[in-house]
Amino acid sequence: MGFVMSKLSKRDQIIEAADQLFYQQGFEHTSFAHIAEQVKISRGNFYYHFKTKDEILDAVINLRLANTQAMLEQWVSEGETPGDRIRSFINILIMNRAKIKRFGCPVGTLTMELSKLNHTAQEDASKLFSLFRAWLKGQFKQLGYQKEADELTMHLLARSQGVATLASAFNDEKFIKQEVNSLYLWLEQYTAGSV
Amino acid sequence: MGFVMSKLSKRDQIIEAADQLFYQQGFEHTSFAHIAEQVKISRGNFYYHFKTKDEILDAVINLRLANTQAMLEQWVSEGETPGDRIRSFINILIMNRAKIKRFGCPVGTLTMELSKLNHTAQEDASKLFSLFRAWLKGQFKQLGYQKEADELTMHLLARSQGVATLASAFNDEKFIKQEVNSLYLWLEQYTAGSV
DNA sequence: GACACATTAGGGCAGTTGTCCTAATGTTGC
DNA sequence: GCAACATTAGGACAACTGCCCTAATGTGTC
Repeated sequence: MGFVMSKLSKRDQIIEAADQLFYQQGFEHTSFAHIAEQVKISRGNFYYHFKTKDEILDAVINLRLANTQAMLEQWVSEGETPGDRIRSFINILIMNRAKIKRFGCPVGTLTMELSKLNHTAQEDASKLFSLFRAWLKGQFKQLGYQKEADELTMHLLARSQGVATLASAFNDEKFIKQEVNSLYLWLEQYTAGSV
Repeated sequence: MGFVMSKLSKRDQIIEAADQLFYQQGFEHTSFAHIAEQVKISRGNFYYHFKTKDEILDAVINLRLANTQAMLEQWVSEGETPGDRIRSFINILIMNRAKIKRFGCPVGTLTMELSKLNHTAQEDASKLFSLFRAWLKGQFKQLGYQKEADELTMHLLARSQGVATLASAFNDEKFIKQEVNSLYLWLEQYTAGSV
């Protein structure tokens, strides 16, 4: 049957390849042929795994949602304080700086592309943002900022987003580090007492 | 000859239509047929005005550069102080909030799309950002922040960029106003003495 | 009215797209 | 070895893409 394979099922391989390609080249610019080539199957065979391109997009978004969820949970288990956890978020800018410089933020760029295409999956893609938003909001609340939590969260999300876009536009990794430091300082205002 | 027309030459009409469509649907998703329909010419006729799609993109970018330059000059003539002028920049978020919510920032989204396409016009598009950057830097210097001018500028650009992306993702105009207020407060730190 | 030139419509080109069908080949349980 | 099913390759389909050519029509000058 081939359900249980040593590594990933062909279906999952396709989703992973699509995930990468959608990030690096954009959703629309990535064709069936492109993904098929990457996974080493014929274009015709594609239809067996996915009926439509939107079906792949759905799967990719769900994969990203699951991965994000797992990452957030890991940050919770690793970080002792809310401040540590928020710093984990800020840190992805540093960890992924090479890719960000080249392709921007995977969440932001997909969201914007689908928005321009007026694609039905827009709302699903924005759930990725919502996931971060709700999580960060929870952390800020734990820091004692019940009322301001969402505003602080959106501020942080917006700045991260902007850093990614500008780093890509100016091809500038150093700017990422500079703004991350600025974000650490900003965060210290709110963790000063507790951490 | 038809050079002098009551309104715009057909060529300029095409560029304007392409400008709008590139913004609203993205560069790649906009086809010759799409633009032709908008300007009411046949698809075949297109070749007379522009040989390639990249040629249109060039023209659109140059149009945007010219429009931006003109806008910056107007801000200089209107604003009495550097603080006023920087506020003019922040204000475009408010003035264009409806479009921004729908299509994001015209500069940022084009830059990111071309980046993913690895398009040769990437550098030309980023000149749009550079235009704002150099201008803002000048204003901050006039405020007396010689050394920090570029850092302040990039910070402001990044935040504006992020606001546009998040407002679009969450379909939230109110967030734009909220962050603009926050930006005004941020700016006051630096204009406190002089304005 | 004749001429030069600007502008147009129509259609064709090869290539690619997403989608779909079918026939062949694996692979498994019995 | 056989039947059931999973997975595959190959190719066809209409629609669309950017690009290009040509013949016709406008529009101005002399």
